[in-house]
Amino acid sequence: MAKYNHREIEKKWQEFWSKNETFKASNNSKKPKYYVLDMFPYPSGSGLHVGHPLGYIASDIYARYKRHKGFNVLHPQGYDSFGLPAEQYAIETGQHPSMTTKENIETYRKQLDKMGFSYDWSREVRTSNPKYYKWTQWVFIQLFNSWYNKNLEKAEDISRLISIFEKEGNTIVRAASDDDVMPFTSDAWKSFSSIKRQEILLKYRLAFLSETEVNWCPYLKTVLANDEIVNGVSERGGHRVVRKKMTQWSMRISAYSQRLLDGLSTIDWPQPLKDSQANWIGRSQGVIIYFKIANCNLKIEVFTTRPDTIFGVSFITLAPEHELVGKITVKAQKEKVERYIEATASRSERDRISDIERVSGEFTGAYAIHPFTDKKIQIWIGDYVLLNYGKGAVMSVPCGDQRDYDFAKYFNISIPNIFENTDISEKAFVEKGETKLINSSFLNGMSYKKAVKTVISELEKRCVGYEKINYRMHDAVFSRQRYWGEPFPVYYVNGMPQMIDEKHLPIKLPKVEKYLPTEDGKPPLGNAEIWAWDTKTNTIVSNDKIDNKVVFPMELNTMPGWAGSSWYFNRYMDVNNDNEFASKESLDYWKEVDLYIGGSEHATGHLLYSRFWQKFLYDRGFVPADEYAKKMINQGMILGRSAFIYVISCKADFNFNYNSLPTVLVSSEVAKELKQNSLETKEELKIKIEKIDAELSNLYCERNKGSDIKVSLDTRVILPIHVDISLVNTSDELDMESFKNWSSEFKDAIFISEENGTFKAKREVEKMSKSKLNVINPDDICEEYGADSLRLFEMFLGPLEQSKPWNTAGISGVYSFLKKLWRLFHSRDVFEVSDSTPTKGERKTLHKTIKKVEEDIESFSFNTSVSTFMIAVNELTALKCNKRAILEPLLVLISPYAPHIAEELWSKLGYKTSISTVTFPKFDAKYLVENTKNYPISFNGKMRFTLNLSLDLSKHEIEKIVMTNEKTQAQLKGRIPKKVIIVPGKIVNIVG
RNA sequence: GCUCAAGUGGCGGAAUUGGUAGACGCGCUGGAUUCAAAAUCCAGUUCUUUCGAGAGUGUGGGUUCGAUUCCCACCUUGAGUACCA
Repeated sequence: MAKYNHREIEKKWQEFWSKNETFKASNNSKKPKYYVLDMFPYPSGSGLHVGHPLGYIASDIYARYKRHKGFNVLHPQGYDSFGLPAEQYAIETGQHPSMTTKENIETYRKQLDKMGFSYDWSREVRTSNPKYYKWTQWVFIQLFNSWYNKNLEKAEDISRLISIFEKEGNTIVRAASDDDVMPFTSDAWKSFSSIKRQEILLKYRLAFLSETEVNWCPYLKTVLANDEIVNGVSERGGHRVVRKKMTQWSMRISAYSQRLLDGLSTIDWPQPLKDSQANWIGRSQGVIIYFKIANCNLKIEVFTTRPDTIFGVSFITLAPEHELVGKITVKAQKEKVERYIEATASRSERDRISDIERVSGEFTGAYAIHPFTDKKIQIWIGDYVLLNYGKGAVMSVPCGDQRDYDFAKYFNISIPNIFENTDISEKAFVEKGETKLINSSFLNGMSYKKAVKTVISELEKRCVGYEKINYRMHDAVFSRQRYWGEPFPVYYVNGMPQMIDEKHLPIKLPKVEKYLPTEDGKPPLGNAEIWAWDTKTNTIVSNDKIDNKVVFPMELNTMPGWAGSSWYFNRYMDVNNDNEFASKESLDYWKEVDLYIGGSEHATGHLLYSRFWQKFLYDRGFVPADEYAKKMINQGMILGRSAFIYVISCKADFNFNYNSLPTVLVSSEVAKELKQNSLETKEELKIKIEKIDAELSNLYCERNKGSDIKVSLDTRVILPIHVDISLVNTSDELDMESFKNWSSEFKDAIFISEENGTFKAKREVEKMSKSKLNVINPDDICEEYGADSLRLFEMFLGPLEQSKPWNTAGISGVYSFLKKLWRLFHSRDVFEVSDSTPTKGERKTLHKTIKKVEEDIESFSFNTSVSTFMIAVNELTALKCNKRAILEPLLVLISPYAPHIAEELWSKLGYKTSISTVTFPKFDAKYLVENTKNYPISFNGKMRFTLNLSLDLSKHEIEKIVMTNEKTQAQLKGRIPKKVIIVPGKIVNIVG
């Protein structure tokens, strides 16, 4: 093998690594541990494109680097294999999702293997594997059997809560749970029936059943997520969607709001990601104020962050769904109010938000009493108030809040001003500065801060309000009406959920004939015939046997996609353990992820839920760390360069056979000209366009005999369509012949190209996706240039965290770098290295490179270290250096980036061991220091001159060298410098 | 609307704490080699220029001996979020 042959080399070493289990991590080692984790992929049917492995390459480089640095590295990979696309495919084809998933995983594995990742595949996880989801079900049971003790700020076993109830009832205990649990004494608890007790406990559990409002599509008989709804109808099919209450499993993530927020300051995650989690949790400090309702015993609780504006309240607005609405609405208003509520219910939450401009509401006819002035205040309902934020009720202060202001203006409600010297005739005054309050009784003359303090103490003194921290984050719905997810280990006795004992897990997914919801709207598992729990035999049995004495119905929902991904990082530590989700020893050894690399799109999904589960597992003593990932990097997206051409068509409003219209395709240049056909168009262009239009008209008329069609600006329609980028060359020219063959739709298409005969496509940078026909398959790149080139190039494209477009043309640079590297070790195609002592210059190149590469890897600037390698190889080539003492350490530096070529050359150097086990070379500054006499000094104005150095010396040493330098002396001409500014390693300024 | 990030050659992008702006690669130009091509190697490549030099990191100010970097205002683009009381 004389020439650099990436195909042979890469195949050879991938087999070697696999056979020797080179990257197998041990759970006990004297080396320090390091855990590098990738976000595991969902194995989709279309396979990987070059955008996917970007983060994997970065983490692989870091993992390999850490091995060189003497760490015991855990670098695993797996698959998040439950999910919707496989289920959708099953609905369409009847193929079982497990089959589709298995096939997709095989494709993924093949693709990943080609890129030379140093994964420990013996630790692979698949969330859809019963051996794995056994433990997902187990975690669910632990959550069910836990409650959140607010006094201790941690989760505890439910048995502890039961013993508290037995001793003292629920009046003293503080738990994170709904406030609507009625208080009871210990005696009362003891007198409750079993069902009543279960009902009460359910309100405390961290996994609990509750009535939740969902987007229900009656036609599809399923619940839709917010992003599956467009303009109030289902994205698929455009069916009506209504908001409906359903009993569903939820996770009490709200209990952890504060801890999830506080934890952010302890972890090294990207700031934008932390910001978006903090924003999602949405902590806001405010006050709850009670407003009595006139002529009855009821009161309204409102949440406000502006208690200082209490004297500006001119009405109260409730969410239409607020429970008091039905109770307080007066007869005369009843009909109107009910109509309004109905109208709101049919609109999804997203709709309400998008319709922000419209003011709507209805007066209930009832009045509240102001807690300080005792004045009567109108109570309205309005859909700008959301039920699930705060208390679902606001005290409306039109002078200080724009929405209240708009509402008041629209319904002609009074707008009293309470801010000194402000104009509120056009809009509300929303600033919280030093403006003094007026018309505010005991708050008069105070500014925002002081008024808030004063009013809170006054509210608390009168027992009409208290300080309260509100969080926007809600409990997370945990039920999905789907088939391809983890089944719940739950059966029902008298309507109350019962956990199946841990020792009978996993509860495997039952077989079903159809993956759609049942006729009567039950989830797909309702189609299963064998889906009942026999409490005698502790097995799943046929539904016929349900007798509600021994055999009971099973839960029909499945868990959501985020269940399996919320704890997988712990499973990698001890993946084959059938007795525990991971052994204590393995958890204590690996503890937490040291570096987590993945996309930021999961900021408020997976990355929040997984932190929640980890904190829960930590509370219950199952894991040793309460944050599972110390450091995280979000890799940017690699974008594709889509190509467009234009279809031109004619809207004709007379008798006309559209089907016989030829497909007329125009190049981007022509399309541009046609679009510019306006009055200002240049004469020359106008003639050209007219010519094209006439040609088109002729063409159309010919195909539609007897018709008379005239194409012009008014009738012309130009639509861009994606074309496969493989049909467009680097000069953006379309290969018209291949395009005709590519799809039967365009077989007879007519092309209108530019005058010189070329047919140019328009390029646009877009997200890489199959539907945009702009994907680049990494397999093709590996075949043509090799995995090492792909790895280097993906890193070279730009900063890891930034989005950047892919451009295959650029890969030749890194490819020729690898060839040059190869040639350093060869003389006339024969492997040859010399054992002679390196020169100072050669050492300088090496140590410069060591320093830079180490700094780059530690700061995740992988792009610049590729440049550094190129410079090093160019310099060594120029020096004709083939010395072992230089090339060996250089190979180690390069091996995390381009492992295959490094291994090959390493073995040619005569080593039997893998280069991955070699220690990273140490940097030696000595060779960077050179004689300052050789450096140019440039006089820069009257005041100063600069001296160029490239040293790694202390400031003091540099100062000494500079000041004694001959040229410095000559330049100074005896003057004494006022100031010497020294920047280590680079430039010296002497201010004269 | 709000929050955050970013604006540097034809292109992707370098530039440490404020210290030679444009590293490295692509592309382009010229040359060597070759019957020719590919491959490889060498030289050049921010703009303007009267070849002296001058201008230049989105725009306008400011701080500094010195600003791509720090401060203020504005413009543009991207991302996230949104009746949050």
